[in-house]
Amino acid sequence: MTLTVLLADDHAMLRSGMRAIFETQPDLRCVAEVADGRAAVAEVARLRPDVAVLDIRMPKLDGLDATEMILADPANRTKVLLLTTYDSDEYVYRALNAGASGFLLKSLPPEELISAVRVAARGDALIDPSVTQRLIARFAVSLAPPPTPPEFELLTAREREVLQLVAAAYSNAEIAAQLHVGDETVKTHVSRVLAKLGLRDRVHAVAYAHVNGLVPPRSAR
Amino acid sequence: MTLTVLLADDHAMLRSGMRAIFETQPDLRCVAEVADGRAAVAEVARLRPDVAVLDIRMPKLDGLDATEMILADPANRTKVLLLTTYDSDEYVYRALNAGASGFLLKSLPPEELISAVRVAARGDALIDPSVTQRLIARFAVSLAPPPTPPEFELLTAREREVLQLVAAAYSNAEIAAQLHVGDETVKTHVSRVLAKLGLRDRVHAVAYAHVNGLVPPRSAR
DNA sequence: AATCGCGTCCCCCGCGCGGGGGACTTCCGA
DNA sequence: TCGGAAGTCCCCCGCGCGGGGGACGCGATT
Repeated sequence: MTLTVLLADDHAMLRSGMRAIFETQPDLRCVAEVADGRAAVAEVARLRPDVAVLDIRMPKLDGLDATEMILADPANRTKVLLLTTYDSDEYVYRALNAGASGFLLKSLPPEELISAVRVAARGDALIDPSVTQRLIARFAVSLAPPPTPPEFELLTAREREVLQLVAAAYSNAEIAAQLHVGDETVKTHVSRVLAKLGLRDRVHAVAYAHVNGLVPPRSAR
Repeated sequence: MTLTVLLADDHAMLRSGMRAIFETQPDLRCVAEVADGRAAVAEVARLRPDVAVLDIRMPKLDGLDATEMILADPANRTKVLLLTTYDSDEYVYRALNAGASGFLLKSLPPEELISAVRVAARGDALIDPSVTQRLIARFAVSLAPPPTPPEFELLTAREREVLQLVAAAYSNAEIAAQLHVGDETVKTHVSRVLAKLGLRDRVHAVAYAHVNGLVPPRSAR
């Protein structure tokens, strides 16, 4: 089965270069070439190619906006590969959030572009290695346990427990009920927590707990 | 300059297969073959190859634990490529958190393994396309701006501004000073914010703001 | 011209909160 | 055996906070 491809780049030279690359493959067919993002969105909607290769920098509508528009269409089944000269992190995040199937640098060897199209067509995704490196770093920190500040170690088990509940915005009375102790006891714990952590009041405690990752960030709930 | 590679896999057959692949490249030299994770860690520390190719399933110490041990050593400069037969998500996350430079499936074409080694050696990273797809999905949600709750739309510009400051644990007086308005004004804004968002007090407002991502999560600061 | 939303400022009242004390048990280590 | 740390409970006091009102000016919409 042959794969249909749409090319979008504002440089005619680059388009014909890519077209030439695809023409070496009997199963790849370049069905359209456009020079700006708006045309890309329109042609993708009309021709429904298997894969659209979009430059990020394009007139009228850039590749990222075009990607978002294309993938926002529920009837769409075209996969999007994004090409760029510079690999700004911002681009990458937007591209991935939009749901692009690939993020590649123009320095990519021709044969890899071909394989990238095949990868995208079968529903997989790939990212340029130089970008992947930083992506992993970012991904890792987003998953890494945040460094626990030293003063947190001063807290006793009970105090940490209370801090958790304070961070969840419970009042002293509510915490007392949950822990089956008197509310005066809770007050004592809270006071000690504030003193040990150098916080002014429970409002600061809530912010502290969230900033320091003591509260599971919604994605984990 | 020639790149040195260490191979770790408990199947001798697969090792010799990979070794044969590397031997087709004049600039790649396979300096060690080991059959378990413990040996891999030891040999990496001794030989300091440029790249270590580790199977995930290995006796004694699996590839993930081995990766963590190798990369935890500050004197280490060896890059780690992980190979696996099955691409369980859990594996991927652990691998990336440990700092692996690659996560590949054994179904990889030989020439891509070679290029993967070169990519890893120069400090970049790559992930198997079939895995990348799911990684993007996961990564996207972790980066996606949390869906702004509908009631948040009810807030006026000024009220959102005040909410930001409340979330940063400022008192009404401090907010008043920062906004150059009277503190009674701030009280009014805060009251309206609480009413519109259905929150009991500023403590809940702080939690609300953090949970809903209205406060940039430390990594962005 | 009338109205509405917004931002600003003011009053009073009740209450939860946090600081300052003190006191009692249990348990563990010096 | 005697601390000391941890956890529990109690009192008083001051204050920031939030709800209930009301008021005024401004701009945009009707």
